[in-house]
Amino acid sequence: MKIATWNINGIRARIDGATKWLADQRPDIVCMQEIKTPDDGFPGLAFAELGYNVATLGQKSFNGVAILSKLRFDEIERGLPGQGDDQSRFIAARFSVPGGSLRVASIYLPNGNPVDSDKYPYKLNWMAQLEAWTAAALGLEEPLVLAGDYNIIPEPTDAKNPNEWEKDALFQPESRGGFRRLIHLGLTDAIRACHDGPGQYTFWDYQAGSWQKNNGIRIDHVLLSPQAADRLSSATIDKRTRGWEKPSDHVPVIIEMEL
DNA sequence: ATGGTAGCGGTGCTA
Repeated sequence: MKIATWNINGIRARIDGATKWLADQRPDIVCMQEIKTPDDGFPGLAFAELGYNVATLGQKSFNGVAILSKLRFDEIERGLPGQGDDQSRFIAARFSVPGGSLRVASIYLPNGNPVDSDKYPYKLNWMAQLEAWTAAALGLEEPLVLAGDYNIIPEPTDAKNPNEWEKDALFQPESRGGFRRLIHLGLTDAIRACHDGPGQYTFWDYQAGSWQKNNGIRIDHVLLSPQAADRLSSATIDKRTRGWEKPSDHVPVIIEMEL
C-alpha cells in the first residue's frame, strides 16, 4: 500500500505534472492540499482515466483538499469538527483493507503568518481541534494516516537556515509545541522514523533561488497511528518534481505500508 | 532593510 501527500498549489495549473507523476508513481492513495478550486473545477476525469476515485473539499481561490484513491471510499468526512466551513482544510476517508479499516486524512494546516495577526491564533485553535479529532480516531486502534501540509517546521534540523524562520509562524514555540502534542498522542513521524537527520526538505520557496540554493524546509508530514507505524516499510520525499516545469513549491511525500 | 515568485482571477490576497 503506497500512500502519498502533495501540496499541489493549484490543481488546474498543475494537472500535467500531477498526471505525469501519478502515472509514474502509481500510489494507491494520494492526499492533496491547496487545490485552489471549488469541487466542480477539480479535474476528476483526468484522474478517473488513471483509475482513481476522487473526494474533494474544494474552495474558490484558496485552500481546498482532496483524496484520490484506487480503493473505494467507504466513508468520507469533510471538514474538521469544531471549525467553520469557510476554510477547506480537512478531508478524511475510511477504506476497507484486509483485516479491517484504514483511515486517511488530508490536512492543510493554516499558515498562521503574520504572527501578530488573527491568523496565528486561528492556526493554534485549528491545531487544538485537530488534536481532539486525532485523539478520538486513535481510540479506534486502527491504521490511521494523517498526511498533509502542516505548515510546521518541527525542529531546527528541518530547515536549511533555521535562523531565517525565527519570527515565522511555522517555527514558533507554540506551533512546534502543538505538533509535539500531536506526536505525543502516539503518532509516528514517518520521514523522521526512516531518515533521522538533516536535509529532508519538502518545500522550497519560489523566491530568491531557494531551490537552487537548497534553502528548504520540512513542513509536509505523514503521521501514523501505532497500527499503521507497525506496518511502515518506507518513507520517501520525491524531490524530482521540484525541478520539473511549472513545479509546485512543495514536493510529494510517499510512504509504503505492508497492508 | 528590501524584494524576490507563483496561483487565482481579473485586484489584491495568500503563501
